[in-house]
Amino acid sequence: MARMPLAQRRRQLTEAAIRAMARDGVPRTTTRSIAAEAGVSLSVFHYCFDSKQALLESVIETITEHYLAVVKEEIRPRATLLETVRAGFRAYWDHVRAHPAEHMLTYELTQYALREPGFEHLARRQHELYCATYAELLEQVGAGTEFGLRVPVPVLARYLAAMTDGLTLNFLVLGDAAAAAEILDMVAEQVAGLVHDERLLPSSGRRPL
Amino acid sequence: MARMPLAQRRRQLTEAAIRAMARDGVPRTTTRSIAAEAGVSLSVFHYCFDSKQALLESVIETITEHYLAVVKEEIRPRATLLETVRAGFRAYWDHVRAHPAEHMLTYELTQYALREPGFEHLARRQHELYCATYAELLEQVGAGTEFGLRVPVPVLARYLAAMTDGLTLNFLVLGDAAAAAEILDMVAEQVAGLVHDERLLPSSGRRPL
DNA sequence: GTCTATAGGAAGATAGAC
DNA sequence: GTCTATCTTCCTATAGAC
Repeated sequence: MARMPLAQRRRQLTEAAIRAMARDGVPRTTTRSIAAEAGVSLSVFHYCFDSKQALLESVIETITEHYLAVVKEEIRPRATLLETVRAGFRAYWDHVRAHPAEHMLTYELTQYALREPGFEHLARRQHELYCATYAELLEQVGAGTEFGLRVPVPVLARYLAAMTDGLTLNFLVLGDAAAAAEILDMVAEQVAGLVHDERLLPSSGRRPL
Repeated sequence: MARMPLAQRRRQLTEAAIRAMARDGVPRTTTRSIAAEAGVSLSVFHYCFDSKQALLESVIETITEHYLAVVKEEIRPRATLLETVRAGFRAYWDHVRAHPAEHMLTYELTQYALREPGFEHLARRQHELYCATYAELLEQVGAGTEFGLRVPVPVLARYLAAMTDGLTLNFLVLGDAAAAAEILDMVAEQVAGLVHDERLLPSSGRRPL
């Protein structure tokens, strides 16, 4: 086999592991199957990673970064808050529909991390980053169209992170992406309704932005 | 060891399995550890269940039923819709705080079921029951204080199921039950705000019920 | 129904040649 | 750095006596 520097092999094995685990699930993915997916022998695996745990650490970090990069890239401020939130949800949801197995994998990895002694911090970091990303996006949106929120940004961010997470899992179990998208639209309206600016809240009550 | 009819032994093993899996996690729970937890030998296990899969089927069904029974029992209609929803969330959340390991286990079992060929229907059934239970509760609440909702009951029910699921997972990862409870209060207000009855929606916009 | 003992397989990790 | 071969451990499941 072609020789390769250590760092590159590690990346190759990490990505092969992500593919294998997304396809077969975490429990069924063995060091052997990962090595096979990467096209190398088992001992190359152990040359690059001291243990399966060490590889999984790399997998969790890589997939979390990758996931956040996708979300951040897709979201830009629009004309109104409602449109911005809606567009953000749509972009996220398109990604879920296009890559269900990858999202499934993130749940499996979260649980692996929570159960594996010494790995809890990875699961925490993963979810803290979700919250932080939503908070960042909320700030961004707020920066353009000065507005006040009825609830603190961190609270709303955590709500959005948890809600999308739950809805994604719900979809992975039940299917029916359209129904889930409908729910996201409903939530988008609710979130837009949290805006405090009285000029934008006519007494009719609804459809403020 | 004391002799015991088959059905009873099965229950005993199922409950021992739930304890062991809540404590150690699904992947680490072996037929041996389950038999030990139940205080019987390994071959008694295989006398009662053809395979580990067969036991897991029993576990999933049992824990789902148990979980729904708890939720249903705790929820009664109150004076206003807001209070009813809030009290329901509080009861649910108290259960999560008191039994985090059990809730964790439900997530693990969902994923096990999704990954195990032929077990997908168990995961689906689990989540369908969650939705159905919320729908039932919404109908109950609606029966007392005639009201109209801005969104169809099934949509709202699925939203609530997904949202509480996501928030629970979020709490299991990040901790800080108080922050999550705050979010639930916020959502309760939002849900109460979905009531259509104009008499209850003064032009001030908020705090309608 | 319950037991002890073991079959049979697959996993993670290592040894040592190249 | 990469290979083949192997060690060690632990699992599910079965056999057969009581």
